[in-house]
Amino acid sequence: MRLLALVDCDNFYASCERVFRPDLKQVPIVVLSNNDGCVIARSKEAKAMGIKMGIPWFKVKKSYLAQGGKVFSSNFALYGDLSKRVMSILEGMVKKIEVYSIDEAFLDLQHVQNINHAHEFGIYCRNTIRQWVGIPVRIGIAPTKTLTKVASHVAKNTSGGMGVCCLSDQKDIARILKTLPIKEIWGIGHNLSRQLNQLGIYSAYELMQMDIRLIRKKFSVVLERTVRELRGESCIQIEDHCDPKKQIVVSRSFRGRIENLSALKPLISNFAVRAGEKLRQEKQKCSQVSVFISTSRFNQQLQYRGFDSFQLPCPVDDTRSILMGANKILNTIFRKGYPYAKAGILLSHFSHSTFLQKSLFEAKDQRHLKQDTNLMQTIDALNDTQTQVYYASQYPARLSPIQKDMVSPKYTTNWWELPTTK
DNA sequence: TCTGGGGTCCTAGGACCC
DNA sequence: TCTGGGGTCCTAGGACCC
Repeated sequence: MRLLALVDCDNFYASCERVFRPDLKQVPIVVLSNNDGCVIARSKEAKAMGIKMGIPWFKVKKSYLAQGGKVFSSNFALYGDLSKRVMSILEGMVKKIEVYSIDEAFLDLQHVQNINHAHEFGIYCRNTIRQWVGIPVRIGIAPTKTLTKVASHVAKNTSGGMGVCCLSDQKDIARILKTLPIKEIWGIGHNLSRQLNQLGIYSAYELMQMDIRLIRKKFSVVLERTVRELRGESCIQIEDHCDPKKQIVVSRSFRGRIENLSALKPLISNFAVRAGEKLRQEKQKCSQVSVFISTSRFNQQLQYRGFDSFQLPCPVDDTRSILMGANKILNTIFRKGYPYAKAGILLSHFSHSTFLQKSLFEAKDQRHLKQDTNLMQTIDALNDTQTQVYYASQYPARLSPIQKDMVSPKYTTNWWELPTTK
């Protein structure tokens, strides 16, 4: 039998914060989103205190801190670096691996003979990562991706299993699916869960028993795949190469509210500059730039969402052209008198840098379009070091509207923030 | 007072073609 | 006068993921 494994880091961001703070071993830890807005990660102890995922920080701050909890602003430089270390260990262990997110990877266990061997591999894998990086992981092993997710869920909720759960026996699988609510299944979100409940389907087992044709007809091929995967039929393959991105988004909520166009402009420019950098890292060019601005979802009285796109006459990766497009759109979608809470930029319609499609009406269309690869390479190289080159419209220079009050040091990615010992 | 950010895939429907 | 059928491509919107 072909077996797959899902390696999933426990409470990843909270665990990362703990790696260099052994004094926080038993202490509840939460990590906050940008602007210290929501709780986006919780240690086991914080979960036990009833802190919910995604809850606004201001709602729980007082009682959480009073009970001795520790809080961190998000430190993605640290999390990204520790993630790389975990993934590179896994890459050394198997031939085929899909890094699915910052804290998860699917492995193809083609080298594993049987389920006992798989379990041993899981334990070995877990111990190695724990020892070499200091991050605890749990491992779900099963014949399909969806079932590895189930196994990982079981591994999380049973303390005796050493964080490794193997699911290959049909009877075992059926027994577990009977107790698993459908909303816990990978691929079934809030909406599908509600719709299925209306049809009287509550457990994963009931879903698995449903008629495939009915699923396809009433829902979609996506849910059909999920059902087949629950039955042990592998439909979702391990993707061990990553496809080029199809869009790049840079967006942020603001700490306060912004009403003026003049205050919004430099922020949008900052997003555009960052998006341009990402685009060039991906070695892509885009021919569509979109901008959105919106008021708070939670402001019942005054709501407005502005969104529009600008088509560039040919694909570019020059920040100046992106800025030009972004600025034009911002002027058209901006409405006076609204307290804006969030904005962003979206680049799309990509083509690879080396296959450049020329416009038929080049001379006319491209008069205002700037594209200078050497200039962009130079600016990127300078910004990679201490030097910072800004575009005029970013004024005031990269002044961040983002607040991070409680961020830990970049222990592993900045020379000046290395951990020290006495 | 204060509510994250960045992605993917699928489908329906419209425009257009012969 | 009578006005079909089959296909592709694109986009917006909805659903999901971490």
